[in-house]
Amino acid sequence: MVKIMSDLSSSVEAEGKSGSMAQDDVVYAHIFDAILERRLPPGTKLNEEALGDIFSVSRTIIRRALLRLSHEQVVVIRPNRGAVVASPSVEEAKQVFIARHTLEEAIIKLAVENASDKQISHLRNLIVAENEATKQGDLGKAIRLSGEFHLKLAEMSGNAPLFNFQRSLVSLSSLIIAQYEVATSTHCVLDEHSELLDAIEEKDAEKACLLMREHLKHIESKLNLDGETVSSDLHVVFSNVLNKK
Amino acid sequence: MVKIMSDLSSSVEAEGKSGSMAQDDVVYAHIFDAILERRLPPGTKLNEEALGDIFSVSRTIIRRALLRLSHEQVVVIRPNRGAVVASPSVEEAKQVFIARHTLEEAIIKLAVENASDKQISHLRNLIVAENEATKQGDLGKAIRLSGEFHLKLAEMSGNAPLFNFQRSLVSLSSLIIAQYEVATSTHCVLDEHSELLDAIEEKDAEKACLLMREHLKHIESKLNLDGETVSSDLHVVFSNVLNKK
DNA sequence: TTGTTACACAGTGTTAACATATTATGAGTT
DNA sequence: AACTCATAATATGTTAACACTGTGTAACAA
Repeated sequence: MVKIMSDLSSSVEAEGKSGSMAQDDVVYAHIFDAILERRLPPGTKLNEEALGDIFSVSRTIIRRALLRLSHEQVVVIRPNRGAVVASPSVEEAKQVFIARHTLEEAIIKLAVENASDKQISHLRNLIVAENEATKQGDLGKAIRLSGEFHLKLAEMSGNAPLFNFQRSLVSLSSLIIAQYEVATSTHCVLDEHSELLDAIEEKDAEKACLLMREHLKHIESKLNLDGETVSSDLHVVFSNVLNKK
Repeated sequence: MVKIMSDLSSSVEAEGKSGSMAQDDVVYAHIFDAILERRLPPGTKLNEEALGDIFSVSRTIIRRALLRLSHEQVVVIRPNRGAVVASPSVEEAKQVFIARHTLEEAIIKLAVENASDKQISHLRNLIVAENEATKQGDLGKAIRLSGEFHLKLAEMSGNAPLFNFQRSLVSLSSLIIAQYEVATSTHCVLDEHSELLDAIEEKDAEKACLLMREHLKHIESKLNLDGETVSSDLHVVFSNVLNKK
């Protein structure tokens, strides 16, 4: 077996397991999760000093975390003007989903070959957790756990580069969903994850690929990426006002 | 048209064009190119202070550049022990090429749709330059230019995420070639690039994909990824010892 | 000679202060 | 009242000094 993946869970909950998590990683994980759970919505300014106070570290540490997030395109650093949570344009959103179609399919095929029973049962637990989060109305957590599902899928592929790319894409997808999702009927997605996992367990690559394609299309179909493309930040922010009249 | 790609040419030569290239990017590009051209072979220690002296900047700038390189997996940062040029294991090398097969195919399909005449002629120039570098025996430059060809291909796809992933993969491939290539008969590759570009210009996606698959297989076949590893990586060198028990 | 331990050196990790750029404020003018 | 320009406040960019960790060397003991 291979032990390639960097052992940094995207969830902060798993923090103290090895005990020796660097300040860097803690800060990174906290901000990352906050973004994925939409506690830090797209466009939010990320003040270095404020974050430093919150985590009781110097700006240097914050800067490193922000730099890393910017490499994953989750945060945008504008020279001399600080960092903000990325707010992908419609065009970027479409590109992300095109890239995901490519990656996820490759990942599925590898995962079918390499998936261990332990990994599969872990994914089942994730689905349950996601299900509960949705029931409790914690949409932010549900989105993050859904992303984690896809990320663990990539880990099952056993391919480190694909895993890294998937992390970036999943993060961006969460941002995109946060910005562009219209309906909030996310329940169907859960079953899709379940069926997908079944297909993988049965080692039916073709079926799993098909389900994944449909799953992605389904997610994309719930986004408002076609209509009025004039969505700078303000249009998104005040979409409720516009809808009222 | 879209203007998504960050306008940082991987080649340092194009430096002063916009005039406002940050210190960061200059240092990054220089180290990056040096690694791709094998002036900094895998395993080389990258001393922060020494690099700072060379580029006349403080360690902070160097650290940022190294951090960025480590995010692209081209450099490995070991806590408290500094940064070294990555030396991919055989297993990692294989994974990189699997990932490349996936990405390149997707890129080709998009490039066939989106390629402009200007971009194609630019790629023709790259091929010529690569040809000359090979003739002059500058193997390092040839490898870098070859990588640039594949990267420009990704740029033609018009898909920013795929472009970013490709950069990481191309860099890693250069390292892998530096470590594992046995024969030095790289001439054939040039024709392959040429034929590939022809197929794209003719908008023959199927043919282009086929050529790309063969091209990658060809590159991989010249690597010594199966048998006796003559690597400086101790884990690789002594893998037989571990397997014995 | 071999193995151990203590010490010195070198290099990385972190912090805090300073320099510079951007943004906000407010007075003065039209 | 609206606009412009100067100035203050805020935040980021950069540097240099200090703290800490890891490595190498040399003295000492077996």
